[in-house]
Amino acid sequence: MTKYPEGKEITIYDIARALHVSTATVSRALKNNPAIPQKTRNKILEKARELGYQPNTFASGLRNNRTNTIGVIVPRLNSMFMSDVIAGIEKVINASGYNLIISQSFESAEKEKDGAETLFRNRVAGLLVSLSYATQSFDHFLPFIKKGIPLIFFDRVEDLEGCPAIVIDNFKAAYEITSHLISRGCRELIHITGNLSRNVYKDRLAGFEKALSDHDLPFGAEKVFVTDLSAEAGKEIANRFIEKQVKADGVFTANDTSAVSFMLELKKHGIRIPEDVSIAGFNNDFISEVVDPALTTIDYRGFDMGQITARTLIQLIDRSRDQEITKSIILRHELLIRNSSLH
Amino acid sequence: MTKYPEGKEITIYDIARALHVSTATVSRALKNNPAIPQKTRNKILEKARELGYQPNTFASGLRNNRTNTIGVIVPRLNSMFMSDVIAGIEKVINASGYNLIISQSFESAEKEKDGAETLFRNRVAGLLVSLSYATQSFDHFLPFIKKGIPLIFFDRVEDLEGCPAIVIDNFKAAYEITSHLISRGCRELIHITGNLSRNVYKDRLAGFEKALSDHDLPFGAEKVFVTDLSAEAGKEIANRFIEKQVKADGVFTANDTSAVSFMLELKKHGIRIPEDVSIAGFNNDFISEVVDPALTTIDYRGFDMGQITARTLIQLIDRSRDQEITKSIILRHELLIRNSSLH
DNA sequence: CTGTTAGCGCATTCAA
DNA sequence: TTGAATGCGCTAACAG
Repeated sequence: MTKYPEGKEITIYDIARALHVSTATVSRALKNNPAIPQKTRNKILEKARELGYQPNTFASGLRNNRTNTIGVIVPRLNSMFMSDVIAGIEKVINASGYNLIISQSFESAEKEKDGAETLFRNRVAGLLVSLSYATQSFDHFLPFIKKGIPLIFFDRVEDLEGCPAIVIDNFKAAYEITSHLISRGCRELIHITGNLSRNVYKDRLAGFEKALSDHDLPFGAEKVFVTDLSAEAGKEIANRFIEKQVKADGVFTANDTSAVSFMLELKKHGIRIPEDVSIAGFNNDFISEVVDPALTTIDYRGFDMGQITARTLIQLIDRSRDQEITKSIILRHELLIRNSSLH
Repeated sequence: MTKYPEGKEITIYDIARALHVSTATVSRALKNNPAIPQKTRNKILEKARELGYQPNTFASGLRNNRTNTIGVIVPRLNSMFMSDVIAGIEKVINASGYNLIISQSFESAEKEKDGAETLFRNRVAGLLVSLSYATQSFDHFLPFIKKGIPLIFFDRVEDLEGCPAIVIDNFKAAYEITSHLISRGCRELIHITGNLSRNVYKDRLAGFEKALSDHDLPFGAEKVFVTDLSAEAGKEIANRFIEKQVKADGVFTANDTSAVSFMLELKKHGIRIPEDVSIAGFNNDFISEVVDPALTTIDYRGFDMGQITARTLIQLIDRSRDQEITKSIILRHELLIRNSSLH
């Protein structure tokens, strides 16, 4: 009946038998239950080590109906910013004794939904989400909310009942950087952005618009380019600019990747940066420092955001019957003025 | 006794009861066991959907002593290359119905060991590893090997019994890029590298050395700089160069990050690239294209490596009683000649 | 402070 | 083709 294909595992029964105690005692000792006196506990811990005992996470998960696993869903892992965030999350999660399961949506609502379902089925203790471009419905998060599983959004967030959001003030950052461009003499500004369903892009656009209006500069839909913010997108808008379909003396782009590719394409065609066009990006990726001239941008370090997001989640998971609900957090950002905008 | 704190879950018992069949039948139907006729199976599947049944992964894990979870341990998530690899891994893993648990070693042998233990305890179905700088002992992988859990190394690999390695030909790539520098007229070459315990750096150094010797150029320990390959490291070596403690007309660096920071520091001090010094990096990160002049480098796309690594692992997990053992794979690389080396 | 006991949900064996 | 029964390893209730 019982099958031991490759050497059986050590269980608390083995420890109990070796020490002539009950499994209940062993279980308690292993969990640092104060009912067990130090001496007994030590004996048990030592025997466990001696036998090479490894707790069976399935058995305890089955019993408790909870894991020490935390799920995260992000649009993609391979962007400088996001990999920084994930690195920060992983660091905190792991240091707190949890595991991290990762899922990518590839900017697809469908894949995001699939990821959420899988993570739910795997009984994650908490969920961290940065939304895909395409997400419109949030129903796939309801099971978590209903079941009381803490859910936190970061960066690309949505205001759902009881779900804190960890963000920066995108409106303010965009306002500042746009105002900077204006203060350097730009009068015809355009904005390259991403899907406006997402707060990050919507808010940055709003900040851009407000800065224009506060400085009595005209604004209109023709000044906004909605793209996927890829390097290709930057290049494409640059080409429209080169062909005079687009006029501008200042460009604010919602990420560094597209800003840099935009800049490089212009340079390739002999347009001088920042003399002919000033450019500003967003994120302070390493490329923004490396490109020539260095890109004015918003510093917005992902690693910290990841750590704070993860800490907030763990706090939420660990709250027994605590006081108030953890609220959303707005992180600091910083305007980095560099050569690309010294027009 | 039974506790349903937040609305009970649907189990196969609920389905069985609703349909007046046994749980055994339900279990079989859900697993597409051919003993169950289509008609019955369909009825069960539909009822499962209707009730919103979600299989309990703990229970089946406990029963089968295996998961559909795959573990990965990497030095860090936030490097362009590594995040690309992880993205590729995640894509394949998820598409194949597995989950991905991630752990970072932060280049520490200790943390790598902790990660391996955690993943082992979590009964991962397979493990993917890229080794930390500091790893010297490989004992923490033995439990996997003993238990027959497939283990694959990628990029930073080690030759362990039965563990395939997914790599590029680092020796050859280094030989090619060094030879290129020599062909462009460099006569005094230095090499900036990482920890030589790791194959990637050891092999690149060997390729560098071989290219020098094949071209009758002198080689010695003073031409090799072992660093952590960070941006700071590149800058520091650049400063030694500026202060004439280091002489060179050609520099081959084992990654793009340090190559770029090396280059930028030299440029800042008025040294002309490539007229005064030719520079070559490794990886073809986006920064290597963006920097001015663009960096000669080795193209070595991580996303594909990740996908291939993951596919190989899944194949290994799924092999029933298959033919031969999957072997190591050497992926293609490409020398990208760009302006930084047109000396 | 400690032991007995039951059961979490599932997959499998055995018998029908 | 189906069902009854069992146990995976752990934890918690309850009773000493």
